[in-house]
Parts: sequence; structure tokens; C-alpha cells
Amino acid sequence: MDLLGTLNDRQREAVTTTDGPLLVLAGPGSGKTRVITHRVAYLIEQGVASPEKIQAVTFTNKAADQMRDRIRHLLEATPRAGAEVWVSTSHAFCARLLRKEARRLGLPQNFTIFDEDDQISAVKLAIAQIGADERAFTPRAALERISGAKNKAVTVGMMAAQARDARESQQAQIFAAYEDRLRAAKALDFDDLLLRGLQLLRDHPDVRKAWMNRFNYVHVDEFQDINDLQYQIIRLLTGPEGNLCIVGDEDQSIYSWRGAHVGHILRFEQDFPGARLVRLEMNYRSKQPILDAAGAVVAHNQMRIGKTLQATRGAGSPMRFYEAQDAGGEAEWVTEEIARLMQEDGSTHLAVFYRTNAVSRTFEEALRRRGIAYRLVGGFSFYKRAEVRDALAYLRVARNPEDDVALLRILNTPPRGIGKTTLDSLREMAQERKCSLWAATGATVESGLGRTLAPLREFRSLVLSLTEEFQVVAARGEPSGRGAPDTTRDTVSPPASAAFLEEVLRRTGYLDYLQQQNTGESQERSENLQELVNALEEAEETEESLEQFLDRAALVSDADSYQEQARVTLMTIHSAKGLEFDHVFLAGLEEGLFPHVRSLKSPTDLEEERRLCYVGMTRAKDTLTLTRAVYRPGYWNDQVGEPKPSRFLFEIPKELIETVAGSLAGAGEQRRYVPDPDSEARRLVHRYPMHGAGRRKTESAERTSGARSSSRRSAESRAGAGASHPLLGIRVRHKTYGVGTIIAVDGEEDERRLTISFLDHGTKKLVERYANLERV
DNA sequence: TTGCGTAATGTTTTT
DNA sequence: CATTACGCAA
Repeated sequence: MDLLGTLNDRQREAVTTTDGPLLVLAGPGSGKTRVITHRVAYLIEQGVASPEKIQAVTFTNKAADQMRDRIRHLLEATPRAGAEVWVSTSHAFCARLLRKEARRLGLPQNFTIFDEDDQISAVKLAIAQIGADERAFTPRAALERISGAKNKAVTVGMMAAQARDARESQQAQIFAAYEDRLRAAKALDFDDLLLRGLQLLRDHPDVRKAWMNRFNYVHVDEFQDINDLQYQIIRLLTGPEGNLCIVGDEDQSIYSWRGAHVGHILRFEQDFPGARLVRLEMNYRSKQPILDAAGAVVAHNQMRIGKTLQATRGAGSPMRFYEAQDAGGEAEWVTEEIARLMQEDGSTHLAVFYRTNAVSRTFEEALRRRGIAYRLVGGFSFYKRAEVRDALAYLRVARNPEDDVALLRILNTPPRGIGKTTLDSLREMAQERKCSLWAATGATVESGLGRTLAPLREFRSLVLSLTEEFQVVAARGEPSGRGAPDTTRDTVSPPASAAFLEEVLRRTGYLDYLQQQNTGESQERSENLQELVNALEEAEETEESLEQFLDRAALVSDADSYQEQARVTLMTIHSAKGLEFDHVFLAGLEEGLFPHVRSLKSPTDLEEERRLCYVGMTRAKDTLTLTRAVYRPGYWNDQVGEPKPSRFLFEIPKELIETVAGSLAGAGEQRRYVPDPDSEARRLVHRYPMHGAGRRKTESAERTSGARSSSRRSAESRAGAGASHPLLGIRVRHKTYGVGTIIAVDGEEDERRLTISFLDHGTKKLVERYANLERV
């Protein structure tokens, strides 16, 4: 394969500069991953280095997988070569390193890795253990301090020595107790992986030497998001020749809260004298207006090197802005747009980005109502919902009752008289005999001792019969030869595994349990379960077995499981890093949400939010749409005060963004809103009394298109500043713009200007005297 | 053991 | 505000 032919001059320069330190400053969409993959392939193809001598560090597992695939693809002639290159995150790399060298550090060779849940419970235990005032230390905050310390290589002893008051020394004690906990559990947390990895390389020169020689060429992607520990590890791995290639972009540094800082980029040329610098400023991804707007936003930052991106894909349509009354309205509008775009182009890829995971829920609901399949990265997807997981747990137990995790989940769900006491004794027995909970259940029932055994015995026979039945269903495998013609298929019993799930839900009493609760939520849960049954039916139509379905369902819960074939993707901006989509919706552009409340007070944090905005915007290839909701339920309403549009909206030059028809306000326009008097938002009225109590109903495009549940109520009362003005909400016709709604009135008499939201031409500000309007 | 009610508590981003 | 945690009564 011609490795260099497809590259531009700069990229080629980076790829062919094989020896010595190399710094590639690469803007979004400038092909930095391309540079790394091609460089690796080039090194191999030219015989400069053999595959196993090359290492590449990425930020996420997802990125690592992708990079490995691409390298393999570039080296198709020699298929094995790509696989032998070490591509991993620094955490994964350290884990691998530590597994091999555990003995040197006195670590158990089969240590486990604590995830965040484990960490939190360890901290809770630690706090309890030292008898600290439980209110003074929230587990989360304490963990943050611990993690912060570890990332600065601060030890327990150091923290204790540095403590200046009782509180700080208690914090150090918690840290100590936490470390004890981890040691007892033979566990390392995420930070330990790096810390211990660094320790290993730093304190054991022979080990360092071995690994340094192991790799001749080291590559680091997303260098701006590397923290001190990671940087030092990389330095230690780099041999005296300094064959280190780093690729980064200071404008995309969005992990300073995890200890990353741009300083490493700036320092690179000092640490590695003679480093070559290559800048990539050609953008192959986005249309020019998107780049200009993103650039304009980030230009408000003080701390940056600065660059201008040139779009190779040329001009495009300006960005769009839509302001909805509430989060539901925002999601519905976006969903309609998504539906439209998907219909226009059957292969287009779309994404909705937001600052916090909590925002995703509204979008999930809207998309599901509309019947649009989506993929949610991180957060709570459909498959993470309690009832869905319960149902899947039943299937898993039916397949294999030794699956402790699944068994634990359903043991007393729905409640069947197996409580804490019983569970504790089962656990104890399982631990003693080193057997599964299922085995312990069997032994307990057989022993025949104890009076509370009846529920357990019943549970056991239930599971036994389920496992038997599962065998039958699984044996059937694919749909057996259909004797009946297709016309009867609808009326014939549903496919076997779907039917099996339905039966499981019925026999275990799960459905009854939900139904007798008879609340809106239990209703919704039943519906989710029905949806699961449907999914199973569909799976069966594609000849997927129940086993395969279970495996697939398990994979879905993996946060790294972003798949390119998904047409619609929901994710936080953080996880969007490195990805690109044809159409991007950036939602929740509200002061307090994005930028987030917790960063409003610090200029440094604010700049990071701005970079985050930059990252989000530059993911878009063809169109970029920014949206916001005036009212969004959530705590920040209380803290931030009057809902205001995100400052980022004001930082985009007006000519680059146009307001969509039906939007309540224009981009970069700020209005005061009367909160919904009929809703729970009433309390806001006391807090922010509006001038004039008069409110009147206004129409909006959203409403005309049939406002649905979530936005109907609030649509009744939306109004702008000076809500008392009689002209507000009046529908008018304009000669060229068509029908619109008056949403704001400024000035008096002859100078009176009307802001009108037109159905097809967005929001315009017109002088009433000249506009020649006609009342509809 | 269950289930209800109230109280507390957390409210960013991720390996 | 929304979810969770916990304590108490049945």
C-alpha cells in the first residue's frame, strides 16, 4: 500500500521523520490519528523497526482498538504485523506491565482492578473505620482528594506530614485506611496503575532498561490530556535516542480535572532538545463556518498557542440555533430534525452531545417515542435499566445458575421472603466452601435445617425448572423449519425465546409484581420489558440465538462499545473526543449546565469548558446545531438563578449562526422568561418576579406541530420580556418571510421593532413601520 | 422480612 | 430536585 501518497506535505513530513523527538501540533480533523497510524506502518514497512518494537499510547480503549485496526489495515500484506504493535491506553499499558512485573513490587500477581463503585465503597468503609464525622467527609470528595494526591505522587505519609489542621490529618487517615482496604482486597485502583507503573520503572533500573529496550519507538496520541504520572512513565520508556512522537492540540485539553495539563506540550522541546515541530492546520472534516465558529469561541481563551484552521471541504451552511421552552421540547425538536435528516440520507451519521450524562434521559425518551434507534455511550442506557437487567439476569440464571452476580440480582426480586439474614448465611457458606451462591442455596435446602427455608426451597425449584426449560429453548436454536406459510406467522405463537422470556417474567411473578404496584413508573417498566421481548423477537427473526442475544446485551452495557454503524449516537462531549459525525447537535447550551456551575467561578475552569465546547463543535462534518432549553429541571436552576443562555452562544459571530423557525430566541439573544405558573416551576416566580403579571398564550412552531406531553403545559405560558405587551404571541404574515409569531417588542412608536419567529425563516427583527405586516 | 415513610445527600467530565 | 439511604412499624 502506498503509505505516503495519500498524505499532505505536513503529514508526510511527520510520518517520515522517524528518528528523534517529534511534536505534532494538530488541530481537530487534521488527521493526527492518520499520522500516527501511517507513521507506525511506515516504520514497519521501511524496516526501521519491527512491529513489537513500536508502542502507541491512546486515551481511550476505543481509540486504541481503532488505531490497531487501522494499522492492521495499512499493513494488509503482512497481517500479523499490525497486531504486534502495542497499542493501549496508559492505564492498560501499566496494567500489562504490572502483571508481568508484579513480583518486583511485591504485588500479588493476580491483583484486581477497582472500578469507581468499588472505590467509593472502599472510601465509605475507610471513613467509618477511622470514626470520622461522617458529615465532614463525603465519600466522593474524599476519593477526589485521594485520587488527586495519587496523581501528584503524594503518599499517605506525605499527606499526613503536610496536614495543617485536624481535618487534613483526618483526610490523611482516610487515605491510609483506604489503602489498607485495597491492599486487603489485593486491588489496585485506576490511579495505582499509573503510580505503581511509574514506581516500577523509576525504582528498578534493570526493569526500566528492559522495557526501554523493549520499545524503540513510542507514540502518544492526545498528548494534551496526559498527566504528570503518565508523562514521567513515557519519559522513562523513551530511550536515549529520544524516538518519541507526540501528537496533541492545546485547544482540546479537557481533562485538567484529572491532572492533565498543557504544560507538557510547552515543555516538550526543553525536555527533548532538538525536537522537530510539525503543525497540521488543514482540516479535512468540517465545513468552514463550523471551524470559524469553533475558532471564534476558543479565541476567547487567554491560555493558548493559537491557530487557524483551514477547511478543505469548503463552505457550508451556517450553524443553527434552537431555543425550546423546556428540556422535553428541546429533545422533541432535535428528534424531529434527526428523523428528517435520516430520511433525507439513509446512511448519514448523527450525534447528540451534552455536558452531563443526566441530560441524555430526555433525549432517550424522545427518540424511543419516535421509534428511532440510538446508541448511548456511557450513562444509563436501556439495557442498564433495573427491570431490563433483572429480566436479563433471569435469563442468565436460567442459562447458568452459577452466575453469582445474576443470581444475587434476582434472588429476592420480586420479594419472595429471602431477606438479609438468609442472604448473609448463603454468602457466608459460599465463602467458606468456596462455592457459588447457587451451590450454597442447594446445600442449605438439602440440609433441611432452619424454619425460614420454605421461600428458598421454592426459589430453588423455580430456577431448576427454568434451567430445564432453557435447555429446550436453546436446543431449538434457530427457528425450526416452518411448516406453515408466512401468512399465519403473526397469529402463531411468538418465537421461542421471546416466548420463553415472557413465561419467565410471568412465572417468576415479576410482571404481577410490577402490575400490582400500578404506578406510572411500574407501567413504564412493564413497557420496557415488553420492548425487551420485542427485541428478542426481532433477534430471532435474524436467526440470532438466545445465547447470542444475551452476549450482545452484555456488550451493550460496555461504555466503550461505541459502534460506528449506529446511526444516532448520544454521548457526553468528553466521550466524543476523537470522533466525527455528519450532523451534530450540541444540546443544553445554558449557563450553569454548559459551562457547568462548578466551573463558573474559576477562569481556568471556564477556559476548559470553552475548549470542551470547541471539541464538541469540531466533531461536525456537515451541519452543527446548538440547542438550549429555557427551563430545565435540575438543581442548577436553584444555584444559577435566572436561566440564561450559555455565554458561548454570544461568542459565535452572528453571521455564522442562524436561528431556526420556532426558536424562542435568537442565538446570542438574551431574554427574561416568565416561569411556568402551572408547573412546579412556580416557586421560581417568587424568586424572580417578572415585570407585569400578565401572561398570554403564544403559539410556536413546536405547538403547531402538535406539542406533546412534556412541552404542552409549559407552552401555554411561554412569554418574553415585557410579557404584558399585547402584541406578544400575535401571528402575522410577512410578504417574503411568511407566517410568524411575535415573540418580542422593543422600543416605542415609530421606532418599534418586533422580533418575529417565522416558521420557515427563523427569527427576524423588523421595524414595524416598514415591515408591512398583516395580522393572521 | 417487608415496605413504607422521611431524611439526607449529592448535583461534571473518565481511565 | 431526584434519587438514595435508612429507620421504623407491621
